[in-house]
Amino acid sequence: MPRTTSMTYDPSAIEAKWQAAWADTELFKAVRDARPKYYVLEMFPYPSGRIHIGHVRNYTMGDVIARYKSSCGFSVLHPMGWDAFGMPAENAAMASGGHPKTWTYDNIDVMRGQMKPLGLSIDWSREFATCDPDYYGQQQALFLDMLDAGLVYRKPAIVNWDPVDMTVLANEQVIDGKGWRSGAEVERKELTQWAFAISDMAEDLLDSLSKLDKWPEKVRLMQENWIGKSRGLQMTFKLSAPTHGHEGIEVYTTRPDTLRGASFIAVAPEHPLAKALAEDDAELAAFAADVRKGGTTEEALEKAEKRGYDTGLTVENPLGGTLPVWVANFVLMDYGTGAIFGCPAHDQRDLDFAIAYGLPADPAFKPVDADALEIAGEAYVPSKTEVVHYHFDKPFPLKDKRDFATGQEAIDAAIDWAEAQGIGTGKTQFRLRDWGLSRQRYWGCPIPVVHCDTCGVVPEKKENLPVTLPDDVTFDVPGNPLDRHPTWRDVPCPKCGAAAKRETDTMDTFVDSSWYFARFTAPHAATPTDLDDAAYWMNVDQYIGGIEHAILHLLYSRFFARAMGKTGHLPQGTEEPFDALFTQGMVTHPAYVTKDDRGRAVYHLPEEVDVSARTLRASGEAVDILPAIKMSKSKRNVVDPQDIIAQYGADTARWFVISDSPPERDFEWTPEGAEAVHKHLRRVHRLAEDIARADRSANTADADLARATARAIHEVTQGIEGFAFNKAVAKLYEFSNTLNKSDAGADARRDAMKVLAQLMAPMVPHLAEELWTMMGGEGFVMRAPWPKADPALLVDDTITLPIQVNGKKRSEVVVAKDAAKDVIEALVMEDAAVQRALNGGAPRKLIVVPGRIVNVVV
RNA sequence: GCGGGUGUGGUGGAAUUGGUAGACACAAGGGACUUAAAAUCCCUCGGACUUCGGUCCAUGCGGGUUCGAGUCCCGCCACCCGCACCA
Repeated sequence: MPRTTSMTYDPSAIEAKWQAAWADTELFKAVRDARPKYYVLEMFPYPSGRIHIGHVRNYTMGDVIARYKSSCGFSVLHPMGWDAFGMPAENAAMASGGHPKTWTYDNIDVMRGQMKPLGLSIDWSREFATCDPDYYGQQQALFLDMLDAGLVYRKPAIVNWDPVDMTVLANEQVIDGKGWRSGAEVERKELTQWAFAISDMAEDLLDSLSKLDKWPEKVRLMQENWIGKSRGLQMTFKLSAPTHGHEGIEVYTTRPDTLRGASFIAVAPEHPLAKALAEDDAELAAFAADVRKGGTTEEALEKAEKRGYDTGLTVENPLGGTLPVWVANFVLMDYGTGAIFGCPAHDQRDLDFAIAYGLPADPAFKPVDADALEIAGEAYVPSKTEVVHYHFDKPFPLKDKRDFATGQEAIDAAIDWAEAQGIGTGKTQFRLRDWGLSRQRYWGCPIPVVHCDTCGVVPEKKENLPVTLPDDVTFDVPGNPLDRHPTWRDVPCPKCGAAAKRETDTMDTFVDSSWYFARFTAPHAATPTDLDDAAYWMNVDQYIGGIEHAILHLLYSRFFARAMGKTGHLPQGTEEPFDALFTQGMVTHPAYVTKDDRGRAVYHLPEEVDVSARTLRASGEAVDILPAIKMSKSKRNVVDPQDIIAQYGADTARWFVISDSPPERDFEWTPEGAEAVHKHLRRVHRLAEDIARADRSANTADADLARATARAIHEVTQGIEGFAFNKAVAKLYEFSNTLNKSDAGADARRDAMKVLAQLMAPMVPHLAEELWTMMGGEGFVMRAPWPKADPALLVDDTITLPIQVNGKKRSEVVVAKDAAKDVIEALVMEDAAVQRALNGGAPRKLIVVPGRIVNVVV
């Protein structure tokens, strides 16, 4: 390419130069000082192998905020770490015979090396990986304190069991109800597992959502529904004849107003009564075993065909008569009492069941305007706020002897009635279950307890932490290597010294990510946190991550912040650790797939595919191209940022990923977009060169440029503050176009370019430093105080009001900013388009909204 | 199945509390410069009709409220995210 100017935009030189300068001055080291602090955090990455554009977008957003806040005078903490435990490392070990530890740390090295050229303002001195013994040892200390505080306990839990490999499977490893390796039909199996008592805090976790006013409404709503508080009725149905030590069946219902329509009782297969009956009923035992087939996800359970087994037992209905007792696969032991009464008329699941087994469907209420309610294939389920007709063929105890009520009023009335009759009590119930944390896997944080035949479960002594993972393990057979590692597993009891066994389960990786934000405030402390550091840096002022974490990760972190407060690891006021939350959209890209000889999908990296020929480059095999979906390692539809940086530089990648789509929405990577961004940055660089060379004696001030500058400052600042980076970028395009066309004097254009450099600095920091220096700016642009817009320049003296006729724009009128209504009216009536529309008549109505619009109704 | 979200030109998107639909870009087409290409610069760019003044249609679909609806309400459709052992 011929050089048309003496200097050209050379990102590789510029970026290396400024990154070195930043590093030399430790510009991003977070320090406690007199400034107000600002803690910005992006959800830390899993070290899957290489960074992809999704990472670039996520960390660029955080970096924009971090650099902006720094320019605004805050002491900024912007750390980075690695969520490093998890299944993929073990899968890689199984596939290629390596070690999860080697695989993980190698990946971290690669990804750190890919991340640093992005020029993120990260304090790398705080970096850690959750698989560092230093980190997970502190996590074990936390666990012991939580155990001591009664926040962790053991309970039975249901897992996916592969009967061929004899191993527990993750939900992800269950495909269409079958184990991913063995292909065997998965069963649900009960194991004793460790659990965090998160449901004890359900009420607080729910109530405190209202304080999170800088969280997206949708996330709060999702958490609210997940916690699922409901007030219902708990009541006991007396068995017609007591059996197996059971006098009755306790049920819980959120719709006691439907009791009149009850036509059966159903209990979960794991219900104590069902288990007792199954002991001497082979047919029931076979049924229970059969419905155990399949995975544990709520989705699988909900979608499964409704199946039941008639026990032949009956219970007394307090409203008269009896109800049959069934064992049903759609009743969950985890929720309520593990037993329900079925009301087919007003619950679709109950109706499906009733139709399958010939049970009646009698309505408890009907629509206000209906004579009767006929139930065919669809249950009648109005919302609880809708008024319906309760008191029709049979009495219903509504207040004031009314006939009509909303569902909620009727529920309350039914609970009052049941309590008065002594047949049940009102009870608040949460959908939220305790958090089972045990995993039967190697690559996780060991649970620091020992099982002793005489002492029971004994916590490891704190001075023995960390309980480190052994390195000498193999993955050639299914199951947990810790389980078959005698020298690691067999230890003396910490209490009595007798031969005992370590807990071989490790912790859910969600535990690792539930407190890392607190560890970042003192990453080298000898205790999980340092209270002084935590008091200074907490809370996270701005947390940024994917919407896919809207429920579990965020809820678990909120729980951990409370638990750490209770165990003295966090100061007061950190119960809600994330002041503001932003959920960014995903980066999407087409996916490329072929089928293996068993018909299963095999995904391929974009660089392995000849897209135009739709074939694999290596083999020529035909490839299916799926439309753009979330970039993910499993789908291999990832773009390598390294290639982009090599071609265009980091600033181009950074600018592009936040430029077009709103940050909360998905973003599709396209090669053209990157090219166009690069051209623009080159244009700005060239413009700066022109200005730097311009004759400084020709020095005319320019009011238009000053106004444009003020508006740019105002709107870019608003865009960054409001997480509308795409709008801030659009404004920067506009401002640089204006500056490019401006014929103002050199000093005026130089001042404007300095402001442009400052406004661009959060997005394209390297180029901004370069522009700043070219314009004679002193020090780092990032250290220059954020520019302020002169308010006087933001308001215009005159405004253009659109004139509508019958709601459609027909003309416009220029008026003084504060013109009186009657002045505007007079001008409007003179307008040619208005006169044409009126055709000599008078308007039916004239609407003048000052400062906005005029509408003439004819 | 349940919970949450999204839908605007060929494309990504913009549009304070209901007030000019399409800012800013991408792609495309035309032109300038050049021996040529690249680069750069300029112009056009939702659709239909037009007497070139404009007129009508148009924000997933169908209704409604309003002087005025992309925005509010009701009913659909399509796609996406989550569903507790993927991270």
